[in-house]
Amino acid sequence: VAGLDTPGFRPTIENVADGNRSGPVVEVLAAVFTVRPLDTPGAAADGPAALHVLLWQRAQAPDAGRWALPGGPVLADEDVDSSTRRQLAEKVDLTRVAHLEQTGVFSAPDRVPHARVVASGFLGLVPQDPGRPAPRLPADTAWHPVDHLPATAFDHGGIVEQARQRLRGKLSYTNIGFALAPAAFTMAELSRIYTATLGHEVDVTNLYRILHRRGMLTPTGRTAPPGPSGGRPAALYRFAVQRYRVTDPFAAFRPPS
Amino acid sequence: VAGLDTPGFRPTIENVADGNRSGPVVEVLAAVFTVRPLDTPGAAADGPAALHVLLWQRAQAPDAGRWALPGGPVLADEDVDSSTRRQLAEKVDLTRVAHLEQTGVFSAPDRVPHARVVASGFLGLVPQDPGRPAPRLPADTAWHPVDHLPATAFDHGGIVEQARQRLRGKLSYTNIGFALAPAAFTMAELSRIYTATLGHEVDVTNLYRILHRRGMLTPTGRTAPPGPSGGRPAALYRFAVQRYRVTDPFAAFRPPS
DNA sequence: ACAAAAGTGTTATTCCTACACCCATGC
DNA sequence: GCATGGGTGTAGGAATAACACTTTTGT
Repeated sequence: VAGLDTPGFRPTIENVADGNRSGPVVEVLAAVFTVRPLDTPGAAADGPAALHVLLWQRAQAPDAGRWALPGGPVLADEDVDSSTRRQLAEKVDLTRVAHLEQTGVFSAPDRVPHARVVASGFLGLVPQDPGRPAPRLPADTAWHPVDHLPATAFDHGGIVEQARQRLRGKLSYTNIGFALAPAAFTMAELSRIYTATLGHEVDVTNLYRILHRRGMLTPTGRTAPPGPSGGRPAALYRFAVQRYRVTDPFAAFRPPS
Repeated sequence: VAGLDTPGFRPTIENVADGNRSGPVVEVLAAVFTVRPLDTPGAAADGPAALHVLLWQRAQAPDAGRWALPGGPVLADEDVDSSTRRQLAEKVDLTRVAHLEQTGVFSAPDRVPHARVVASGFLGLVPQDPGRPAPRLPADTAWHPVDHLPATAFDHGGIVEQARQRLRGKLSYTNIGFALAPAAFTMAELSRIYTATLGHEVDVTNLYRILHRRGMLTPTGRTAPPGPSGGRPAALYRFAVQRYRVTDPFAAFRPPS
């Protein structure tokens, strides 16, 4: 990927916006989440996990030193979705985005100084992949726990929060968990993923039953090896549907049977 | 309002977009809904109502004769929300929009011929107002039943559909009905509004109980006069909260009590 | 034996739909 | 008296939370 390890060379929205335009230019900004263990030294690999978001650190003014969402200007021949996928691949080497959806438009006239830029915010999800090592990231790019974000650039903190709210809501009534879980998982692992995303405990038994009744769980037949102290090996499941789907209708005012 | 009854003089997105730009320009497009009786001659005033959307008929190419959503380019000093409110007021004389929210970005490179225009779609809601006469609309502008739309311009049909889906979903778990109902209403009238929006019967008793339990109904103390055949006069209610609020948490994976 | 996980069972709760029913109030 | 609507009651169903318990299968 071009320019990956040269953080100084990064096309930014300021390079494209020129002051003579009558209206705004358009950029995309993606809050890409994944669930992973905390990096803190004391944390065990199977300890509590946390929801993380991918940010890169700005080297230049404005907002130098602050952390920003990946993204940038939309080119003339692409729509915002493909622009987001392209820029995630080019700028932070992220090609395995399992789910991507718009969250909202951020358009305050002064949201970026010295330029008129309208941002289309996105929610992106990247699955855990415990087998292979984490994909290499550019030097200025890192995953940050959403509950302890560093100082963010411009209005990017609000974009992260909007995407997180969207994710939390949809975890309950859609199959969107497939985009956070690895290809094969034990129910305990899946519970940790749901717990980290929602911010509260999720009962393993009830999680199993809800997803099972909705037809979202397929046994792989394989098992995960038990820990050093023995115990029954955990069964490995996968999501039966790997594409976003609403699994649960809303309760109130449903159509007559 | 300037230019209201001169449909030929309407600033369109094509006037603003010039071919020399590096990226897209931005417009807003609002699908504004209201519930009203059908215009068909046989329909009674208290007969079945239908969900309508506000459209104006294009006079010039491209897509001359087709019906389009109100909206237009975003100016340099406004965000997309205020731009939408401004353009609804200026172009179709709509100042009493009770609810307005973004639905999504439409950005296919060829969605508008001979110009690169990214549209931010909006859902708008206008309450019934049976007391006073319907506000005057420009000559080329009219309400159309959503179930029988005329030929729509560009991708505006998709924007209407996306907004309708958003409205249907939120009617169940938010208080968004306040933005469709008149200031004071009988439960039978409110049921007709919900029925028209959802597309299926809504039981008056259950509607009352759900909204009452959620604390969304306040009796006004006044009553509506009964029909010519007598009967108890219907009590008039109003929505206790006139601002958008989520009234119902999602069912699955709720936080522990 | 012991530990860990799978899977089932059970109870209580909540919220919904559907519909019966009685009461209130005006014509 | 009669029509219309308000409001309550109730039965049934669906889904969930919380947690006990049995079974399975490794060390």
